Amino acid sequence: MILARLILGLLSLSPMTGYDLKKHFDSSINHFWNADKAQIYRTLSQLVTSGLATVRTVPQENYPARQEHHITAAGRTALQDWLTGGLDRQPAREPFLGRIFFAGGLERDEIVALLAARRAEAEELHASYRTLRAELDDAALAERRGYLMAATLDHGIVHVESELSWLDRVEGNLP
Amino acid sequence: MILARLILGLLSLSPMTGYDLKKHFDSSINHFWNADKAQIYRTLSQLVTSGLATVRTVPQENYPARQEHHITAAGRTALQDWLTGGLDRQPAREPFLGRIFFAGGLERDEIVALLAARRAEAEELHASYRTLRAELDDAALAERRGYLMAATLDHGIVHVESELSWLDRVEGNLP
DNA sequence: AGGGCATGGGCGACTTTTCACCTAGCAGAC
DNA sequence: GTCTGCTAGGTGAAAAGTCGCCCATGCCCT
Repeated sequence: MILARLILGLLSLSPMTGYDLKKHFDSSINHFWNADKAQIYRTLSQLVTSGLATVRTVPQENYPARQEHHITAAGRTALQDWLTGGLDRQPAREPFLGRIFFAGGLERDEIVALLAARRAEAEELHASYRTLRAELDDAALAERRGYLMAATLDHGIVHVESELSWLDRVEGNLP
Repeated sequence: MILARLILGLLSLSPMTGYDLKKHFDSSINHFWNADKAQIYRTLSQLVTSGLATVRTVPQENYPARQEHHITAAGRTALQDWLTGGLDRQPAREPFLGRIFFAGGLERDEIVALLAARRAEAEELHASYRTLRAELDDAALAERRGYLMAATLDHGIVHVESELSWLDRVEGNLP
């Protein structure tokens, strides 16, 4: 399961609670993956029962105790194995293209509206990615780890830009 | 469910069996969606029970009888509603970027290998898309329906190309 | 005579994912 | 005073999707 690997990856950076993980998914990971709260907690307990992580309860003042999850040596090995293992090519899933594929029966202006809606989404995404990118620390980018994390954001940017240029072409030549 | 819409879309072009649908998913739809055989059959019976499609058993010589599924008027309405309805923006899911994000701990040559593997995949995909694209009929492209179907393939091509240029950059600047 | 392959349809078990709901304390706004 | 939101950690149920297996026929190849 990919989610288990991603969580293991985050735990390898520092111990975290399910709550912390959710916040990371919503911020730094969000441009290439996201996960439901329930799923995170369930996967976390799976990691513990399979020996890839351990829990430590840390009491806090004025707040509920933190169930801090720590990666184990076995967990680090599993993570390493995943990182260096063969690529699992997953099938493409673009629901929007499903609409385009079957949009031949629509009126011309309905198709134009569909493309415009997609453009609005893409432009919004583009702006948010660029903002995130601009906030990155230059010093961190010089290091391999920071460079690679930024590269995943760049991936998003490059792809949104190609989406926009595709939209230009499709709109421009629509018969 | 998106799968139900896509099946409805295919049935709107012509009546089909589950088997026919699977073949369409594996060929023309494959570049933006795919579905499991079991899932197709299940969704098909859902469509029938919800009145969006009907079944007609067509006996054949030397072959098992075809369970031909026909779209109903209600099915066409549902399809239309989906096509013109608001976009359902789905979260990004790129397992490969998960690896890149956590690849900071790897040796430099392991990272290079990871990127090279991705490049090989992308190049293979690119070649297959270009082949498919070259086989398209020029006459069909002039019509709106054919133009839009081709556009979904172009989408795949544009995105694979941007993937390759991203790989160039990441490999070239890797600290 | 046997094996593989294409046509056609399907079941059962499983995992993954989503959705809604629940607990509980504390802070700040209205 | 109540209401929203944040901290924290869940549960239960349903939907969606995957995996392995099953049935039948008939063709071609060796």
